[in-house]
Amino acid sequence: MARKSASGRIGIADVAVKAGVSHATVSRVMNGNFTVDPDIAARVRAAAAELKYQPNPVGRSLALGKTDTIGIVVPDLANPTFQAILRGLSRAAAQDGYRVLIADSFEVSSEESILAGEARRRCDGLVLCAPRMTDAELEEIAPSLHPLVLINRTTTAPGVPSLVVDYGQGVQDIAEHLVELGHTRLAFLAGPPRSASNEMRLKGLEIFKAAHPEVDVTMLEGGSDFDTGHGAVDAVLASGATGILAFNDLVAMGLMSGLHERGLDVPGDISVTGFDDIPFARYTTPALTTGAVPITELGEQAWHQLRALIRKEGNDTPGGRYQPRLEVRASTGPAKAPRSTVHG
Amino acid sequence: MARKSASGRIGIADVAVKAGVSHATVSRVMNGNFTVDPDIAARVRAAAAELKYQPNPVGRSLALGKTDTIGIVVPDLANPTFQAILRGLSRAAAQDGYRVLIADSFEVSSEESILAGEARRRCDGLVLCAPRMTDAELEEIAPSLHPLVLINRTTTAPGVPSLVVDYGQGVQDIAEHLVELGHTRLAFLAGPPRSASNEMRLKGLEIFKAAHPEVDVTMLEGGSDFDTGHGAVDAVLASGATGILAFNDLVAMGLMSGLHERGLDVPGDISVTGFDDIPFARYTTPALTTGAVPITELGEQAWHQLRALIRKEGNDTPGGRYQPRLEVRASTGPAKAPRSTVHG
DNA sequence: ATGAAAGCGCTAACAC
DNA sequence: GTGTTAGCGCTTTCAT
Repeated sequence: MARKSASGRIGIADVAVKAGVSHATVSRVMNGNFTVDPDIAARVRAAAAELKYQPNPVGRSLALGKTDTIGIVVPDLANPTFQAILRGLSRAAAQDGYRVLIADSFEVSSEESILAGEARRRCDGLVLCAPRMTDAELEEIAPSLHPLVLINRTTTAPGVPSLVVDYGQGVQDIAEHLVELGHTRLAFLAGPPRSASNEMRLKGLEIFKAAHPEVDVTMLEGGSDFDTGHGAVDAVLASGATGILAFNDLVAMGLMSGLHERGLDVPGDISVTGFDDIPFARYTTPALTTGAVPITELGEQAWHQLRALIRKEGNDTPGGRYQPRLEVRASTGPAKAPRSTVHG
Repeated sequence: MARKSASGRIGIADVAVKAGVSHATVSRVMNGNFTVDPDIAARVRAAAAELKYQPNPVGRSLALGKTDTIGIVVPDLANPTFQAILRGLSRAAAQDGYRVLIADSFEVSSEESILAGEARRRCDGLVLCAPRMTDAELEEIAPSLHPLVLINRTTTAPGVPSLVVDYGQGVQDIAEHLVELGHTRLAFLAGPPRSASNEMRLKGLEIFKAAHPEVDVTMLEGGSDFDTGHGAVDAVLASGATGILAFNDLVAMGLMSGLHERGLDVPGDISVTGFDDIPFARYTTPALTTGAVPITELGEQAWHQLRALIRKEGNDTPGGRYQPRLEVRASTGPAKAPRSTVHG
């Protein structure tokens, strides 16, 4: 039987004893240090193989001061956007031998900064998606989280790259698209009240409104999921708008579903747009016009930025900005006369 | 300035110095050991707060022999099924103070066992979703992965709970549903060739065929994603079947999309069924008839099983079996005469 | 009640 | 080239 050290698992000491050498030599062999005599190295490898020895990463981490793990804080793992970021991040990091640890804050913004700190301490770096955290809080914790990469947020803390999607421009592009189709009454089905990316959309809409004083833009309260959209049908109809900009694809899908149940035709009666271009957006009926964001790529870039920081390379690429691409599909069409004037 | 130990980060030693006590006392205070004099404890807490000291989890893990982290191996993070398992697992584990580390094998089955081992060593336990791994390989590595919970696989290794969805029964239920609608020519659009859950479906279909010799069941090669379904239109039409059981919802959605492009009506011309009941299944047009699997709950259960193992509780609940629930929606309808006989 | 010291499993100076 | 030794940051006996 393989003898084992106190803990019950096979450790470097067991291999050392079996091979008749010191721990240090075993360590050297396991790490490919070539200053070891080939014969001895072979003996060590044989012993390690026989005992099925695998170095304990925790001991290794403590000694090396690195864990080969990065963390990601997301507000909601059920959201396709964060799933995509995670996927891109995980894939890219894996290629460099890093794993990713998940911290889901479940939309509880008060948890975000605690979770971030905890995750960071277990890892070599952190990707933070914290749309609800206040700017003040972000400023405060950012320095302690370094190496840190921010998604859709910015901070004045130095050396913290931000990957941000230009939701403001994206929303403007979508609004312009609707105007070109002849819509003069639009409505924005907003996202969660304190969401940073919602703020960006709002700012974009202000610019749009200034440029198009002839267009009526109604602001509607909302959220970020399917049910929000589904439940907003009444408010949308009451607004009299014919072109609806939903906060994101999920909301747009919910809205389309609700409109359909009411017997309304999209885009015949009302045009609906989403945002993100999640994988299913092209398969809805009608296919959803949306602002496409290369979100998986964003996750991949997040890793590249973080890697540069971890390697202490001069992070001469302090973040990046992503322009959404207007993806015109079937959920938008020419405006018909506003309903409120149909019988006027 | 807060003085710091060699590493640059604030450690227990710094707090000890500042509070004028030993490391041991600081450790006791941080861990809520009440044998410490209240005054001293207060002094330590003050010092810790002032230095913003946070214990290093790696050091802690090494000393305690636990990481408060569990791992999950998934074949593809882009698959909604695994996303849902991850979500359920992550949420449940978080409630007990555990985090989850992801290992995505990207459908490379040869990687699965290596990844599993690596992930396991960094964690206190592992949830393994390895549909492509051979039984032999699974048998071999399972013991070394303990505490381990298996998803949709079983092993003879003792103390390894399996959470398995009864795909066989589910497929039979779906087939029966189609038969009741009058379909006599069915086709199964299979999953990946070496997939364990595909095998289960196949076995279920064998039972069905034995019970319904009058029904013609064609087997079609396939895969597990949207494109597979989309690309299978020709094969499906060639089969002459009027009731199609797709491997899963994604495949079904791709198939529906492809049929729609060909001008075929679902369910008018062909009935299509999926499997899993992913979040979007109810929002397709037509809404998808499917075998609903409580997949998030499965992730949650995976944690409960794993927790019992980690706590070394008598794991008297060695796994569980989940019965899919037939969810009849709009993508299935009465059969019309087989196309091949329409002009016969 | 508290400190000194050992030990978790490993790597890396340093000495031979 | 290889063994000895000293950490990495923490918890936990064991003395006191």
